[in-house]
Amino acid sequence: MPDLYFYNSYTRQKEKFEPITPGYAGLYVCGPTVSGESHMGHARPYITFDVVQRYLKHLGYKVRYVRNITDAGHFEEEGREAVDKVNEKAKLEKMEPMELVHKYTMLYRQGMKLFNCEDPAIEPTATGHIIEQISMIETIIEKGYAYEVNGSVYFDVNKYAASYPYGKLSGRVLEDQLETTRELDGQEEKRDKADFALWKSAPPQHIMRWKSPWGEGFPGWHIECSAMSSKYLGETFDIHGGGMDLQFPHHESEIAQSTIAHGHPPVRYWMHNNMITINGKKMGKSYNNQIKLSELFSGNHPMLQQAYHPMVIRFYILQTHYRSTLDFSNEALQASERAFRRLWEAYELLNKLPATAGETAADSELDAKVAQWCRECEEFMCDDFNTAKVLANLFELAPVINGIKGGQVSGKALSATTVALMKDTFHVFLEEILGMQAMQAQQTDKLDKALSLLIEIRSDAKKRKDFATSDQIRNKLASAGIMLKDEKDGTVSYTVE
RNA sequence: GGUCGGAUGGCCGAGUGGCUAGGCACAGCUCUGCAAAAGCUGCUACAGCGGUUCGAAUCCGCUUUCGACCUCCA
Repeated sequence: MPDLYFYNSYTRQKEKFEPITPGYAGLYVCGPTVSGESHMGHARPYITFDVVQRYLKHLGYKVRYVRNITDAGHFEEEGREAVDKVNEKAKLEKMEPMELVHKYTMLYRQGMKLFNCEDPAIEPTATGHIIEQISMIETIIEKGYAYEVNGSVYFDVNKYAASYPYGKLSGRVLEDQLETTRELDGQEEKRDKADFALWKSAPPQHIMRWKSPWGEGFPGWHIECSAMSSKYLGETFDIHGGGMDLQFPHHESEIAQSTIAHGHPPVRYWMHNNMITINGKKMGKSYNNQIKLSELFSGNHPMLQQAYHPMVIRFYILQTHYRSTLDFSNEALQASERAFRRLWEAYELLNKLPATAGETAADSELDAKVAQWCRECEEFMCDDFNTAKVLANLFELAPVINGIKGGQVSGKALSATTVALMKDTFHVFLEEILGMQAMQAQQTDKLDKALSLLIEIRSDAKKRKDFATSDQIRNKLASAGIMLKDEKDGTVSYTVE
């Protein structure tokens, strides 16, 4: 197993991955808050960490991948207030919190499936772990790092900071925070502005509420991840991932809570993906500039000229290193679509390549280069999951494959071993690790037979130099989204959009 | 205001001291009835100004500029 290095946000440097239990890897990733439809910005962490967990598996680790769903809090849908239980008559007209959460959870899962993200091993919900959260809060109170006020419980950040490195993850100084923290709801209850809520007392109109030792209320935002990650991965686990915008206060708070509750920090390696920007600004709730996944897939958005296949989005995201910002534009997506189409066609061609290569390579220089491009893929992934470089190398291979097919490169140029290595590299890295898959559905036999007939008729017409007929067939099929290609060897292939 | 991170060719984007990715677009050529595809070739950039060095996109300083976080946020 090669050594895997990646950037640990906590130490701000690349580190060698050494799991707590040899052969096993625990990965926790902050999932979405399901109070609205997922947008493109959400796609980034889930695709990024899908590749991370796929790669860990590829290296031979037994991976437990946990990704939560945040379904607790104060939810309402735009223009539709959550139902007020007191007003029973309105019940069916209004949105039940559970209905809302369910709707967006299903949409999110559907999106993940379209992106070919593998399901996490466990997908815990915040509402399903209220007991665990309450119990953790009790422990923190017992240890003297939290206090109750009017049915709410707050974490004592100052006390914590006196003996632990609060702010290390997000690189900030507590004193600076104090001066700049703005007025927030319930601020007057806190002993200090830096304190954060572990449990919030629910006002009467608040629908999501649970019984607790401190009265009816609901959990604070940060405690769910601490409770669920420790439950399923242990009090200390290997990797915690999420978007950079969660570093503070969410992850910083997680560290503080867990450190007090369990007596030691929760996470060995922190990983954060960078943001997707649009016109240079972060795509997000507060900017009101999201492009929803459904809009992306349908093309139904002012900024989009066309619909984009989920695989194009996945490819687009993986072409950039996960720690760089990725600026969105319609042009960039179009470029990705063309690029991915070309790469995938080369891959399909490679799989169909006849095994005519001999044991020795006629072009040893090319053979060596190809072998090197293939081998480097592993190095690139082991160096902070550099998917951009992996794709660049696969693109180096594309002209070789196309050249063999087109006759510009001799079929004997590469050794049989190298051809096999190339096939293996594409399959393992493009499909298994990067998780790319074909954009088009498999052709059915019936379609294939019908097209074979048309191709045959067209070939006959061409033989008679009846180009009017042959072009008519080609053009009409093209306008139906079926592209015919006259190959060099006289055969005709087709692609369906 | 505080903290942090960027500024790379027409566009998107890798890259931490010399070997100067890759994609898209563009131009020429090859192939071709035409087209598409494919192949070959070309386009050689690192915000500005200083400094370190034999040598810097890469290290240091300053300037300009953009952004992220500090508040729900992937």
